[in-house]
Amino acid sequence: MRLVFPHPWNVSPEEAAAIQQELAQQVVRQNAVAIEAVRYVAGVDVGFVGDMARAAVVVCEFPSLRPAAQSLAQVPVSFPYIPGLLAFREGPAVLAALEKLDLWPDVFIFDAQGIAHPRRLGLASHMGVVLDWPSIGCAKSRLVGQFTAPPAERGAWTPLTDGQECIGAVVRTRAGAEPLFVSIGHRVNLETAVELVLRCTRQYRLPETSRLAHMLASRGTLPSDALQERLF
DNA sequence: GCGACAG
DNA sequence: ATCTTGTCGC
Repeated sequence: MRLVFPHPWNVSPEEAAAIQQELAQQVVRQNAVAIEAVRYVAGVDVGFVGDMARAAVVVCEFPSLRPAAQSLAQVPVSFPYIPGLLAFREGPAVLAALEKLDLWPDVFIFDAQGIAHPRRLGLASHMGVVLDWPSIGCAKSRLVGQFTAPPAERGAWTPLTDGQECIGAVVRTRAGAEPLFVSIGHRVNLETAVELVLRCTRQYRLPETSRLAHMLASRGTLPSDALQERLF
């Protein structure tokens, strides 16, 4: 794993925001992901155990969505939770988990925002830029932006805007359930991001990749029945 | 000053 | 994020 844009993580909130402003200029919103060519998609999530941040990555084959690899890493928490600065709290753990990953995916889906962020550099975009790898932001709630609720049917979506700029999509991944906030992470355009998130989602609100990564991050292990689909 | 605020 | 089972509602 090579960091294209390495930078210090042990910084003050002010320095963190300054770093985001610089890295935000490196985000590529143009698409570099042909869905037909995607073979592996990875879900990334972070959980907390006492004062340790535990990052989990689960790579699934696409479009079957069968788990193909996983990795876990635990690092001491060294930054508080501050809206807009999540990457400085979870980023180090994520990078540690990616360091151990032995099956690199074509694209990462994060449980966080991409460019739908005050400085257009949410955790998904931040990781995408430092790794210079395709990434998508897929959060369960809004950080910034305005929107009108999308129709109740699965697949429906409305734009998430900030002033005149479209910063993401509010996507209904499951009929009747609360929508997800999808945004460009890095090297994936919004249309492709929305399509990929929908194609990674089955009967639940969250993409299978995110669900598995969440289970792994919070419980430390994947339920055997989740892996039953003959995988690792 | 007041309210909002990914995980 | 985390503390936590059953329960109210569509």
